[in-house]
Amino acid sequence: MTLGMLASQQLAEEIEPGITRNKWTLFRAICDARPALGVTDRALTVLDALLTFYPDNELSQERGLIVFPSNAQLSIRARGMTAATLRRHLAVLVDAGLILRKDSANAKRYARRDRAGDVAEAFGFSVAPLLARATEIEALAAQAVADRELMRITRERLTICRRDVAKLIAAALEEGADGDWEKITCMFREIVAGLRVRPGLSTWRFALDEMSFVREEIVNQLETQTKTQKMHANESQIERHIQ
DNA sequence: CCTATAGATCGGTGTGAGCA
DNA sequence: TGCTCACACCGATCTATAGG
Repeated sequence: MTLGMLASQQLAEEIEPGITRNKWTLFRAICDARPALGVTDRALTVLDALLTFYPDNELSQERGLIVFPSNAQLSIRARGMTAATLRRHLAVLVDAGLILRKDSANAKRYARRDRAGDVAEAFGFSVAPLLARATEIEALAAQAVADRELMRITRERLTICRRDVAKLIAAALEEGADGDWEKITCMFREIVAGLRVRPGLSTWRFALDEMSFVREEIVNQLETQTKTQKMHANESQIERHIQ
């Protein structure tokens, strides 16, 4: 038991009364928010398997939130994952505060039923943290989706800008335009090199800013040169007029 | 003793980064 | 593009614990 686990246990005890969620909709939100929640895709396979043992599609405190599959059954529904790996990922899910262990005296998972055949007490895993954190998980998922979209747009803009810069440099060199093109090419390469190791949104944004700056620099330089050439042309016309 | 589980360890494997 | 290396992850195995 860690302090984090204690915190999620306390959180699970504070579920808003009447709150329910469709387990598969919530699961999809967890998949979207996966990086923020600190769980791996294999851990989500285990969570998926765990949720199949919850009898209803709607998670609610009234129906109980404990699932009690044996590791063998869990392994079957987790696409044949071996017991050791299963245990590891269950521990990951507990650490991430998505499920809670509700251990029996002998650490076995089972449900004790009353005379009517209803589950009186169950030992296994509680999915209560999912319900307690539903709003937080949905917000994280929405943020993750928005971030991915922003990243896609930023990458797209950077690709266009990068292509522009490459073409402008090539054109400037071909025309023999004045300017330190070696330095600009170096800057261009440095920006591209910065994107080699798994760039995040901030890296893409920074690269886009830098690349836009380089493009502006090139355009300014080429424009200044064009103006100067025009001026020279005008001057020679004036000269001819004088003659 | 059997069953069920958790946890630790160790060797094998897959994957991504870095480089030529 | 292909290679090497480091790292993370996986599966097998063993030990310990506890109830029936």
